[in-house]
Amino acid sequence: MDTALDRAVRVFRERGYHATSIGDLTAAMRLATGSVYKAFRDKHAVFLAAFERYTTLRQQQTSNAAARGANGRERLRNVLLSYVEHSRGSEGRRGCLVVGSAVELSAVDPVVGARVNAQLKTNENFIAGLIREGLADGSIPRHVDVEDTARLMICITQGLRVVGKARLPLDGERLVDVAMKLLA
Amino acid sequence: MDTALDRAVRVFRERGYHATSIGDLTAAMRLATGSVYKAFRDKHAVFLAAFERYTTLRQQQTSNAAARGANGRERLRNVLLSYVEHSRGSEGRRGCLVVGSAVELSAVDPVVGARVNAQLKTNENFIAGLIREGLADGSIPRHVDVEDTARLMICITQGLRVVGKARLPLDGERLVDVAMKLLA
DNA sequence: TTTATTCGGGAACAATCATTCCCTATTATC
DNA sequence: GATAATAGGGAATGATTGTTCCCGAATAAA
Repeated sequence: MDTALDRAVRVFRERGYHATSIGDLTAAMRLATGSVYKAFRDKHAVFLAAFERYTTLRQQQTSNAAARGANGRERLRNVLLSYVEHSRGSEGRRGCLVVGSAVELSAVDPVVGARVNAQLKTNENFIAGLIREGLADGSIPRHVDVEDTARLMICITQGLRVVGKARLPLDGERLVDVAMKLLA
Repeated sequence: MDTALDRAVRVFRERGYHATSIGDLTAAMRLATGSVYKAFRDKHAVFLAAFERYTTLRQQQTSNAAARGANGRERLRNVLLSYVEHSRGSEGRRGCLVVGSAVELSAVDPVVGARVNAQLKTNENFIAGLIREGLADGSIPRHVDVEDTARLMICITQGLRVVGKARLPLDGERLVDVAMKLLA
């Protein structure tokens, strides 16, 4: 069942919510129509489950990226690098469910809107935490503002997904080197 | 006719392409179904026309913002500020057609994908031009890399629209002050 | 072995979609 | 002033959508 949900995630990422018919879903999930409606109330419920699965998986991936860093600054750098890598190439073209949901559904679907909002805040808090770690261990200068820098970095990460979906080439090392100036 | 197209722009910005029925379009444009199909070949053609109208209008707005600046650095700062203002509040919730198209259509619609890609490059070139002006007039330090900085700033602007659509509050002065560190 | 019960599959359904067709005014042409 | 041409409006159409219903196989209970 979780593997079916993973396939649903993939379809929703590629095509978005409205362009994904339940025919597309059943084909991708390798389930019949009836079976999908036995497991989920409706298409909206499938999407919500896919959204949750996607965000928990992504959370793990960025946490792992952060873990490979000796201090706050390095952990933050690794997170940014991880974001660029996920926004590049075929994975980037596949898209981000959070960005997709924000753009396509946030304004018209209050339930999805609330989840997107919560997820962005979670991500922002995670980055803010890394900045605070850097302030504490001395790898980030004292005068850096935590909230403002974290919010701008969220903008960068979300923007990376948009630009990656549009197939502009992204060079991780170079972009991150520029972005790290925000911690000067 | 142009005023009808403006209304179409608004609907597409708010709901995206797939969630906008031609019933929504006719209601917004105040035209009957037949009239829409006399003016445009199909729904896709309406969207393309709306997209072009939106981008030319936005181009003008950011050009005007840039014009109110004494040197390259100030012009760039005004452009960023303008982007934040357009990503805030009700205008921000309305969304950006370029970001929306990139996320919803870029991967599945080659025609729209090409236009989105071209528009992003145009925006990037505009920003790169401002950076070069700043390098020439001395308001931006010599060691700033034009291409990398411009690409990251495009990520910031696109990310602002995503975050604004998700209704996170954006403080223009503070965010731009942080972003201007990229020109250090 | 026989009988319930659950589970997956797919045909049938109603609603909605984009699109076409035709009718009616209004304007332009002769 | 009569007629052709155009522009706009809305009903009809066929395809596609999300959803429900029912059937058959497999498993569990008796």
